[in-house]
Amino acid sequence: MFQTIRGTFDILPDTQEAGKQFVPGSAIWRHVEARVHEVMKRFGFEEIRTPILEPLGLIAHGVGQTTDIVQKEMFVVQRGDEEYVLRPEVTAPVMRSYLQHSLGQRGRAQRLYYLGPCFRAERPQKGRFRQFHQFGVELIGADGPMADAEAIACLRAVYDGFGITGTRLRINSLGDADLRPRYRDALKSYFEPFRDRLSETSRQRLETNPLRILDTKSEDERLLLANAPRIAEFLSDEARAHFDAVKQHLDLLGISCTEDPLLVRGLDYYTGVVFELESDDLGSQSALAAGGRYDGLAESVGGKQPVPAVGWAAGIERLFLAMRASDYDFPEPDRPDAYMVALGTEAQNWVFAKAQHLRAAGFHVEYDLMGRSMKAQMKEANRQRARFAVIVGENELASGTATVRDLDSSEQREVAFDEIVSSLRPPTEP
RNA sequence: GAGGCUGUAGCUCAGUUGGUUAGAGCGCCAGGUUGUGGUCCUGGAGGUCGUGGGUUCGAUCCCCACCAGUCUCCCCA
Repeated sequence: MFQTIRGTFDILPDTQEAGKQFVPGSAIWRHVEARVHEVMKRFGFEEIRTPILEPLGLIAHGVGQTTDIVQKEMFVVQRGDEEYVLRPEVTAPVMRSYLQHSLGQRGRAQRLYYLGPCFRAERPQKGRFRQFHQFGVELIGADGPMADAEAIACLRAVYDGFGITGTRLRINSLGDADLRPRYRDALKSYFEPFRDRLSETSRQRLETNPLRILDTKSEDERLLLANAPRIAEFLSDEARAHFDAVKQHLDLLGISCTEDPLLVRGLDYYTGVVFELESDDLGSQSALAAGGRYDGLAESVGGKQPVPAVGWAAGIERLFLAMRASDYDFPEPDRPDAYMVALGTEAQNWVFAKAQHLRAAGFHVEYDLMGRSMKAQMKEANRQRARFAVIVGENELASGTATVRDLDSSEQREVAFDEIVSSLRPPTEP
């Protein structure tokens, strides 16, 4: 028998949470997605949908050759001489689309958001899958600190809206593009004497991407880092002012954040302010969302001039875990207005026709397709938590009335066929 | 990519120191109620014991590999 491939999952009508991984049912996915769309609308972000498949080069140049994503986690699709990738993230594709369609010509700074699947060939863990789902915003065309703060405010609004508690917003600045070479040299000369105390990957990163050493979890390396040169010492006056202004704007909104001089990003396109929303309740997969400014991305994916931009991305699977940890009240399944119970062939035909009629009037109506007994039909009505059972047999056909049973109160009465619609409507408020 | 733990019915799990027909609870189906659900009672269906190989007279049980899940590492949202 075939199964979902490693690190992927089916979203079923019912929530799967027993034992293995927690996968909410499809109605809960729609509910969560709807609330994301709703927050985005309030912030004036417009949805953009880009292909799942992108040119390999876009990702390699956009995300960065030295990143783990590009080096070992991409799903590559070959077709003839072409190589495509299942997108591992959406920022580079959105920038590609912005440039391809000259969205800057729409005038204002573009507030774009997306929601959809991404793919990384990592080893699956709780809250981490090979096909996972992200949503995020990209605010493109504005270089001022207000844009950074606006993006963060939107992030906060999404998570506050879901009632997620126990989160921390960490923030840092990686400075201008010209900071990297200078800071890299300083880090290299600082670590040079301790070379033999570094892990193999950290030694490699010293050459390829020294900033990432700040990310290390090795205790010994963290001790070394305590005295390492700080990015802050290398910030230009301009970058420092931008960073301070972002923090001031967040303060205006009452959004608290923790400055973390060791916070860096795994992807190459980040410059300037970076931030991360972290949960206390999620163990090793603690990052709920992360983002920052990426003024250099446009050029690295082939744009002719720099385009200032800031954005973030959030994982939906982790959002679900955080919601569960915060005891979020997930919506109950939709209740049918009526379950129609038929006794006999003639009644079945009547129910079949009447059900379509009631549905056309806007009701959620169910009935049995398997020709089952009355008891089975009633059981099914109960299982689906229908509000009313509309029972029709020979007696009813003869009298032109249906038995309408309120399944909550167990009261039932006879209702003329053409009054069934009004009997299903909730009593109108006086 | 590395390491640990796990894999028995749709779900949660027992079990067999290697021996004939592998169990429970929940769920599902039917009957008790020839036209009435949610409670109750009775019965039933449902399993290549993750897959493949090995050891053995005999493997769900022991060994190996693979697959999947889970946790930690790496890394990341």
